[in-house]
This record gives sequence, structure tokens and C-alpha cells, in this order.
Amino acid sequence: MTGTRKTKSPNQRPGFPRDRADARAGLQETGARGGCAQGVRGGCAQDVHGVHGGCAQGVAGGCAQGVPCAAQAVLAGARKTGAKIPVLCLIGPTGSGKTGLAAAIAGEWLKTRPGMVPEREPGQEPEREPGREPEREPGPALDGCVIINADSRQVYRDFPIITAQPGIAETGLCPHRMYGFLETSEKFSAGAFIRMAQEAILEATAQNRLPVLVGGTGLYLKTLFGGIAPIPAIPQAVADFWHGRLKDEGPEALHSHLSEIDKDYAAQIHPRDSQRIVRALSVWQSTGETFSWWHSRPLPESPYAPITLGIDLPMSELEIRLRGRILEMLEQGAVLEAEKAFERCPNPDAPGWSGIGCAELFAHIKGRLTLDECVGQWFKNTRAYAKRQKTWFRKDPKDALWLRPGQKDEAIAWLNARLSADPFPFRPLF
RNA sequence: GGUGGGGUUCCCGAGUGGCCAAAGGGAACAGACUGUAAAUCUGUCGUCGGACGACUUCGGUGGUUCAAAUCCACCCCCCACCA
Repeated sequence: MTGTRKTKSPNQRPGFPRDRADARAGLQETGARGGCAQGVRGGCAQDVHGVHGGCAQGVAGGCAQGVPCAAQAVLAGARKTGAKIPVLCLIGPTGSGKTGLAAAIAGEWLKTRPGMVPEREPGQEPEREPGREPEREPGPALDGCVIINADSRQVYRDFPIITAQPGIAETGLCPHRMYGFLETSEKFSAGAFIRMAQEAILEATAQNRLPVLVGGTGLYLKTLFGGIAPIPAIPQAVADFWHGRLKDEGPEALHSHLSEIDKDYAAQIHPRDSQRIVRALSVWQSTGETFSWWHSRPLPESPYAPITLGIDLPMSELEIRLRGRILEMLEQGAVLEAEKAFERCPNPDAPGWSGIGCAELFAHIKGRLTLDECVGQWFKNTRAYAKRQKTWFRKDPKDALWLRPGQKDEAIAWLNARLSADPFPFRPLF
């Protein structure tokens, strides 16, 4: 994975110059629609419109006409027939090799179809292999994949090395979406993620490519597939107000305040869980409804059928990888990357700086930590994060196949079998 | 060699007669998770037992005391300053 990175700047990706602009357009657009109470899950008219609009801006390159409508049709068709849109998810703790596995899967298509280029011209039919006619009702043969980021940190433009974004070796294999498009000063969120991811998934599906979500942010995946209460965007002033009160009064006082407003939710969270307390109070104040009320509303059924492939390994082995990865990042210029990011955004409280490694390097370039101390904390925090991810993934996807790093062939065989079987009537992939 | 300070449970560190298995922090282990999620937060954390409890622990040995991590003696080690 990181070992194969050849560049520090994924900005210059030969095959896919429109990735960032695309993603940014999507975010801005969805941000503007943030207040759409229904828009989140793809269950309403605005949402389809959103997909359309996003494509019109972003996908200008290869498929200006076809895709938006096709994406819309994919969603509409899926709703009408009840068929689910297959989405491959690669999950696992940080440093387990998700990016590498995704690249291996993407590369498999290129291997079996040497003439295929990652970005197909519109209207061009994928080559069919004569010897591999399907036995079953012939579904479409998938024509490669699109890799979609499901990691809350790899969205930041200023930190390609530190957040282990795929490098040119990976991005040359197939289109990559939602990587490195956001400024350090800008916020990302589960809501923004699912809007953009939905767009990317539908676009890929319309192009007859398999959407492959790669990332370790469990909440994002859960939200995408399980839905989220359609709470409107909270005005910054409201959030600031409650953060101010949190600072003055402390979390316990706000928690008892919350108990008076929303007893049920207050009982669910700990009196010191400041982030959730502030969120619940902000939602209540800006919408006039309690957090519990929002949560109690039924969620539309998901149009997706996630196929989940996890990578896991014992902590003792993961530690070795994590340590090595940090050293690799330093060799690739992580310190310089942080210095540059600091020039662009000197505010350590900016959302982008909160990533593991970023915060520690910030302290180092400000002279508060020696490089050794910085690396020590960086490793410690990375390890703790990996543990949290393992805890999350232990219970969340119940039907995932779990492999160890390097079991590429097993992964591909399994994927082939899954997609060729009900309820995914695709031809064998590779 | 002299003077002063110090050795506490995995680590840092508080405790200077009973309320001490020993504050607090870190690490570790387990867990929660509905728009900051690489975030936010929780539980356990000497050993054994279900809780009440029993047992072992505060550099070592010996002593004083009903009672010691805490007081005394000697010994070992560390740090600072003086020589």
C-alpha cells in the first residue's frame, strides 16, 4: 500500500484529472442542500436531482450525456424492482492493507483485459471473452471497478502521505473517487460522505463498473447502508452557542439540561460525552425536535447490497506494520508535508489537523515534541485507533468475509463467486 | 569522602502511623457509538473468590507499635551539590 506510492502529490494523476473537482463540486452542492430533510438516503426527489446536478458538473469528461440519467435510472430501477445495487466494501483496521487489496482487485481486470484502459470512452462496449459465456441468465459483465474512499481522513488534500492515500501506482489502475479533495480548514461529515458516495456509486453502476468502497470509517459505512436520521444542517451559530456553554458549565451541567429536554437520549449517553451532548442540544434548538424524535423516524430502505470483505490480523502483527508505515511516511516526506500544510492552514484546531499523525507532526514542527516523541505518540495513537476500529468491525458487518493481509487470491475468488451468485446476476468477473 | 534529595503496584507519580490494595495520569484489556468518528466517551486494571471477603505488595533486613508505604537502625542502589 503506502510502499507503492510513487508521488507525494496525488494532484497529478495522469488518468483522472477530474477526480478532485468532481468531488469538490459534489460537496459544495450537497452542502448547499444540507438543509434538505429528506435528501439523505436517496428516498426523495431532491436527491435524484442532486445526483443529476452533481454529475452534470463533475463528470464532464468521459460521459457527459449518459451518466447522470443512467445513474438516475439505476436508482429508479433499483427502487422499482427491489433489486439492490451491489457495492463491494473493503474494511479493516488502519494499516491492514485495504488500499493494496483494492488495487489488486482493480488490477485483476486489467490483467484479464490487457487492452482495457481505465477510463472507457462513452459508448464503447467492453470486450467479451469468447470462452467465458455465462451458464445462467446473462447479466452484464462488470467492466472494471471504481474505488471510492470511505475514510474520513483521506479526503484531505494537504495530507496524502500522512493519511496513506493511494498513490499513482494505485490510482492508475482504475478511477478513484473522493480522495484528497478537501481543504484542511473544511469539515467533513457522515452526511456529506453519504451524499457524495451515493453519487459515486450510482455513477459507477451506470458505467457498469463495480463500486468498491475502501476505508476504515465504520460510521460512514454504517450510515451509508443503514441510513441516518434526516436532520437538517445545524447553523454554526447554534453549535457555537452550545460549545460556549460547554466550556463555561461543563458537560455534566449540559447533560442534566439535556435530560429535561430529551430524557431518553440523555439516558443513553454518558454525562461527560460532550460531543454527543452538544450535538443533541444543537439539534433540538435548531429544529425544535428532540434528537430522540429524529431517531425514531423510520428510515427508507437501502438501495445497496454491500458485499463486505474485511482484513484483520492480530494486534502484535499489526503493530509491526504500523510502526513500519510511520517510518515509511517519514521517508516519503511526512514532515515536509506537515510544514506545507501548516503554511496553508496554520490553525491546529482546523478539522484536517485532527488526524492521527497530523496533530503530532504539528507539535513537532512547532518545537513542542522532538521527532522521537512525535513518532512515539503517533504510533501509540495509531495503535489505539486500530483497536477501536477492530472493536467496531467485530460487531458491525455480520456477514463479512475476513481475510488476513496478503490473501489476494482468496479475496478475488470469493468476490467472483459472490457476484456470480444470487442476488447478483453478473458474469464471472475475471 | 562530605552534605542534601530520593527508591511506591507495567510506567510516571501522590501518599509520611489506622479511613491504603494505596490519589491522579499514562499504558494495557474490554466496550459504547445516528452528521467532528483517525472523533467523543465508558468499564476493568496486585492475586484468588459472585458481591461481603481472604491473601500478598510500597529497595532489603531487623526493630518500635494494638496497628507501618508512613517511625527507628543498619545495608543496597540512584540523583544533585561540595571535595
